[in-house]
Amino acid sequence: MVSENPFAEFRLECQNSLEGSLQKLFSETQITRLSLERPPNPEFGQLASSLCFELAKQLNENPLTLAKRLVEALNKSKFSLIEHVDAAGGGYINFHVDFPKFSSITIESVRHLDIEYGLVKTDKPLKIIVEHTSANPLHPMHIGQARNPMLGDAIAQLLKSRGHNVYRHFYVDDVGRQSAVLAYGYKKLGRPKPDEKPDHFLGKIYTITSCLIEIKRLKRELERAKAVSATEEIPNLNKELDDWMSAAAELKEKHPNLFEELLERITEDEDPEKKINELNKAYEAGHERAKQLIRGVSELCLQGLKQTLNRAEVSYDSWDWESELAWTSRVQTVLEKLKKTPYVFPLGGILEFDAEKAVQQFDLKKKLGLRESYEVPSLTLIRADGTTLYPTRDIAYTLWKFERAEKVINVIGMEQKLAQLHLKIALHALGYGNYADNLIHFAYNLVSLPGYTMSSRTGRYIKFDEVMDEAVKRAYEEVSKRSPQLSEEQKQEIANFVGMGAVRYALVEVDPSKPVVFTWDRVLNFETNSAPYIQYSHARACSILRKAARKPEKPAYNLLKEKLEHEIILTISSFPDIFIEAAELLKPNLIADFANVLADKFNTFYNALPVIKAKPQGLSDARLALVDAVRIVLRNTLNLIGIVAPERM
RNA sequence: GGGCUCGUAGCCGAGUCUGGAUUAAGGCGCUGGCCUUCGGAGCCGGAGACCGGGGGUUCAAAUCCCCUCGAGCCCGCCA
Repeated sequence: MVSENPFAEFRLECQNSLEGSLQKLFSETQITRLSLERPPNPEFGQLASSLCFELAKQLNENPLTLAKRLVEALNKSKFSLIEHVDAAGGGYINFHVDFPKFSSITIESVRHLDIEYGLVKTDKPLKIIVEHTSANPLHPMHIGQARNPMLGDAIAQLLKSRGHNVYRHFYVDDVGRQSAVLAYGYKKLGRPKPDEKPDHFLGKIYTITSCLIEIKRLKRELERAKAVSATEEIPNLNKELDDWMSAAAELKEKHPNLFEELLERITEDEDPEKKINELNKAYEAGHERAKQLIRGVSELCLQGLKQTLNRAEVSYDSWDWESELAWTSRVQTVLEKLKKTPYVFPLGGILEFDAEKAVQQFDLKKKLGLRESYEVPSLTLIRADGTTLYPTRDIAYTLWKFERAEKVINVIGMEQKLAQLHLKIALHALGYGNYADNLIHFAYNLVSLPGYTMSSRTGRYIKFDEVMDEAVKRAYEEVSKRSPQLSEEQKQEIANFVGMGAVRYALVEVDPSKPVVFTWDRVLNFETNSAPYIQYSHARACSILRKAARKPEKPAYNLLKEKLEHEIILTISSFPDIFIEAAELLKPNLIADFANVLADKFNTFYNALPVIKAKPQGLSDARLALVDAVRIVLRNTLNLIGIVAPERM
């Protein structure tokens, strides 16, 4: 017998028999949901029900007595996977699995389904767009941003394995002031050819340019504030200026030549701000010269980003250029439609969207999880110079996405929560409430450096490339130490997947809602609870199978009597459940955690019990099959989170 | 000022959505063993938390509700 979800079979059987018993004795009571939990201790069986506590209250009786009566009334003739049931604790009903049978079904199922084991398909496959990464093509990706592709890729993989049609989209955000800033600085330098990885090269230009311009702007505003004696503004402006000044000092120190050159060239301009705005406007309007410049710079930077992502083995099905959205008048069309709604109004030359009004009109407060007292801020759609803003374009982009998918998942940091809220409200206002319902903001918390938040604008960040380099370097040192006999090529290969695996695991393992402080030893951990540990366990399993050099012909599963063996069997039998939960709730960290638990149990088993030399042969075969099953499950979990499952390392 | 998120041992962190069994995982670090026969990137053991604080709901609360403190983020004609 092969089951795609062995543990669910057991649970179902427990559920049905408990229900039967309940019907027989207390058909009149109203227990709506008889939940079964995993008891804290194997002595209490593999599933337990606490319904007698609730029942006891209703009937005003002792829970334990009720439990005993219910156990008594179970239809034992129908037991297949249940070995026995008892009442224990203060009134728990404990179900014990029939291990010989259950072991056999579990192990055989895993080995039979192999690469598909655990990946239970949904009965409602959807077309889903997962938009992730979408890093601005302005600078290299930093380690804070890297959490995004790691999570996004894992989510896409989970949903795909769940049977959905998944499309991974990268939104290239090349429209807007920031792109114009970079292009401006780049042009000022005479459009130089990069002498290093292009995103690294352009990142410096962007940071310095934007820093210089920001300082110039703030100085001017400060003067203006002083002139009109707007005293309350001055301290804030001063503080902001100080921040930028110290950022400038850091940049000057790090890149003295480039800094000086840009300073000189930018000072030439009377009003750089104005030039940047003009450039931005021209680009959005699709003027040829602006296109050549900005699109050129964006593409150059994107080349670098693609190299980084390739190396991390993250890939995409579509690269969506924001500029093309603007040029094909999609943005204009959406704007026209928005203007016709009662929520959009002009305000001193700009166009404003009254989100609060729309929320009230559609009665969305509760639906969107907002407090009644919370007033949604309004949103500016168009600047005074007629150019659009990012959220405006995002509305058009979202509509574009829903032409291609039924569900859209945006993997974006939680700091963009308000922006994503605005987006949803705008969809409602446009009459696309159903889109809003199928738009999911997968929010994750920030990655910071000890003491401060990473910022690409000020140049204070650690590059993702650096982290990968360092991880692979460290892995190489480890391999050389542990396996000096390997060839150079082999060492390199191992160092690569170990280092990359460690980085990926470190970023996927943590609950996305929790903030992460980046430290090197978080990523360079090669011990328990790391990708290398799991990879090693997988390699170990492979090694045993290799050494055995035989197929488990006659496994005697009834001989698997050790507690350790039972634990492993239970663990692998619950992988399908874990997978379903991870895919439905979008929690890739559950997979990482599960993989670590399994690896842990397997290593304990490995140390305690012989496999190949076990006697009799039937036991040896059964253990061999178990090892094979562990190997398969470990490999499947690693695949899900994008980590190589090596046969040797 | 308003809103969102996080707060579990020296450090990192699972569990919180879906409340359950006086043993609240696991890792690092500290510490005592195994010095390896299927690979030690390993295994076994010890010390260390009552879950930010305070109330409440419940037979049962780290988990739900209220209040409060601390940290981060957002509230821009930036993206």
